[in-house]
Amino acid sequence: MKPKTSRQQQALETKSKLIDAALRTFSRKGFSESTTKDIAKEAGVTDGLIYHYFQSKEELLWAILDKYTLLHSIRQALAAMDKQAPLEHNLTAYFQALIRNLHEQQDLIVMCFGEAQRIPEIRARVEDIIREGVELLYAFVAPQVHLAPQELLVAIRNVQTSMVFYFLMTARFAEDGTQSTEYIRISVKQFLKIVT
Amino acid sequence: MKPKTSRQQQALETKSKLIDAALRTFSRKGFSESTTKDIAKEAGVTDGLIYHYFQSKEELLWAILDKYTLLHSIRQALAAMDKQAPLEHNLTAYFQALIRNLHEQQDLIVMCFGEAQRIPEIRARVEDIIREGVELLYAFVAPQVHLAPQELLVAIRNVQTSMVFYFLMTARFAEDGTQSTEYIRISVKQFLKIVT
Amino acid sequence: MKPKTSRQQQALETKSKLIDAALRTFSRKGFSESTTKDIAKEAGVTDGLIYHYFQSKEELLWAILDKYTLLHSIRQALAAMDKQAPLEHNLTAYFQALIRNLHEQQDLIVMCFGEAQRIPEIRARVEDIIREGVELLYAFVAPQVHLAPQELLVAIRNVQTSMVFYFLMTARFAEDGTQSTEYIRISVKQFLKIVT
Amino acid sequence: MKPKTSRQQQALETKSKLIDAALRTFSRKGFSESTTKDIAKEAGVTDGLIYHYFQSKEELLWAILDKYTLLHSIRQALAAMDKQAPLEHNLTAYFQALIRNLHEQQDLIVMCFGEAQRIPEIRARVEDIIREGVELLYAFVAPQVHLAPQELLVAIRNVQTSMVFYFLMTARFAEDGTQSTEYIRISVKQFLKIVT
DNA sequence: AATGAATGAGTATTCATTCAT
DNA sequence: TATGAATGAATACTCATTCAT
Repeated sequence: MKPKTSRQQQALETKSKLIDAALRTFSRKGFSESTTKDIAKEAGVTDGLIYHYFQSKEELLWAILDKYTLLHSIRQALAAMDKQAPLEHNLTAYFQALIRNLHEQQDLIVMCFGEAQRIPEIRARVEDIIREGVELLYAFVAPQVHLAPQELLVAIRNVQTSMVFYFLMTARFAEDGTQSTEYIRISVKQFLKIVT
Repeated sequence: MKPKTSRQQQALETKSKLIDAALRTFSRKGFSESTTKDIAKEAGVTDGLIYHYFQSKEELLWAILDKYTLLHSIRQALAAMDKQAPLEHNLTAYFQALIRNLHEQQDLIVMCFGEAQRIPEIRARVEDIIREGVELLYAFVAPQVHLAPQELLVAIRNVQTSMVFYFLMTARFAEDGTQSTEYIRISVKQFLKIVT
Repeated sequence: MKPKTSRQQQALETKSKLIDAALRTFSRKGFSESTTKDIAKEAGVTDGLIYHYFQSKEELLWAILDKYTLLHSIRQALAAMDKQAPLEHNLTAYFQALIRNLHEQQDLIVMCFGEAQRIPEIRARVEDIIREGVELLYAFVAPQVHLAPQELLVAIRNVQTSMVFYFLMTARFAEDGTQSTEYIRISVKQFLKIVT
Repeated sequence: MKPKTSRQQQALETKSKLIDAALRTFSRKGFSESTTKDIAKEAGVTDGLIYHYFQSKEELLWAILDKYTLLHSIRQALAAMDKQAPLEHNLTAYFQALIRNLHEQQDLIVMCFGEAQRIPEIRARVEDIIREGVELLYAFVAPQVHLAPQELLVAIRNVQTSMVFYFLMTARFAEDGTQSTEYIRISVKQFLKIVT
């Protein structure tokens, strides 16, 4: 860890600012409809500067994916769980963490789902996240239930994807979290019916 | 029913050809990345002709939504069901019809999900389809099970959206339908666990 | 004079209708901004028909110039004058006829002046009209006044061009003719001061 | 007065160059027939640059009107006059200045008259110029003559508009100024007959 | 004579990218 | 590091013109 001069420090901050501005812009308008001018304006810098830090507009996309991952706080949520507590309690906590995480990373989620059909690398990334999300929850739940692995994987995948869907289409436009709470309660209950 | 002269007939066919070409193009490259040149080429006509039939590229989008609906064959599948048959049998048939329908309308589905985050009208259309899909299945299933309405609605919504998700991310790239068959079998089984 | 069949007759009428529609359209929007679609619509026919009667959009312009001349009613006005009447009376009548004529041929005037700077043939036409107008009035006035020919020509040219200018910029937008009457009275008075 | 860096200075020059190029082009071909490519070529820059400085081709038109005014040198001519000198002398000097001014601003004049019938803002501008031109000369002449104000206004308006007309149709194509000198001499003489 | 579908070159405008300062 | 002027290829859309019916 070499200490950074303030010049280097500021450069890193500018680069970071650009990545965040690009994420917000891509999320709002989609990649193709976002112009580099839009992004520069959103970041509060001038047009040309993007090309000082990135080779192209597309590279900003990869930089976003490098900078952010969806699974960090999910891993945290799982790590923080008390395996002795009832499964229902833990699942509720987990799904709450998932929805909270989706809200926090809303721009990233929206952008990824918006571009997934068009940009193979984004689709691959979405698949990776889903797969890893399934594996993480599987590792936690499997020891506690009796269900054929394949069936448990389907159950986990289904509940998680429908929750993402629910977030994208409904929850992210809701003003309070009340609806989500109820949705989670029912989903957990039904998930438990399947796995136990 | 006025009889069409062959001239009028051919004009209608050209218009239809343009709508289909636009759908394929939008589905493959997304709306913004599809050029009107692309679409004209795909339809086998010259650039300018698009504007003989449509006011703008965007209007092609609305024309696609006017021409196609996702729910037609779903309604057919439900209507064809024997209510005396076991629910499991009927649900399996229904989900098979759904997956088949998604395959047939692949371009429309892919385009709608690709644009839903960016174009409000498309998102509204997706929401409508989901809502109506849920209602159709609810009307069929509700009389045969004992479950609070709200919970049944969540169960139905979740199983259908996860199936759409599954289609978008996995099934549509699979060469045979074997995987889907197994996926449907498990999903039906788990859905029955919830509702009975 | 061969008698026309009704078919031939109708063809002539259609052609005439197109010329008039073109004149109105050119006058309103200018030549370049008028589309053949505009003209066809104004004439109440379909796009292609123009090319049955004319080789090009430009030919419609020449057809307009062929069909209409500005000087006809001016010649009439001059012919109808009583040479025994006082010059003031005759000049007043003449300028009234001129303004009336400009009103009647408003579209032609407006179009010609709008295009004169850009289309040499139109400018030539405008020059011709001015020259002939000057000559007509000169032939009438010259015998009645004592003024060097060159000076009389300038006086006549000036009074007529400023009247056209006045029409283009002011009179054609006025709802009643009151202003014009007063304007003519003063102009005649001042013209008489020059020539007598 | 902030000092401009050479960079800012050059940008201003480029913008100015574009306005002038647009004026020449509009004057020669008319607004509608002038392409942005034409203008860029005339200015010696590439197509896209126009849109770095202006929102649209139309905005170039307004920029031209902002940059240039017709009346500056007319005001100068009037200010420079010796009120003690005979009116005839002063009027001759004034009209010479007017014709000279029209020559210098030929492109602007030609463009304005070419577009006045089609573009209301241009017509309004032309009207303003005429009105102000009339008022300027009126203020100078009125104290020296005995004529009802309304009649003096008509006289001034007529002589000035016919002079503009003369310029547009004749003088601007003449190679030497001989004709104009004679034309001015006669016009002044006749104007004096009216006002004295 | 009349229709309107079809063509294709052309136009204003946009935008990712470069580069001199 | 940062600016923003400059480039030029690409794009949606227009329109005069042709032509089969």
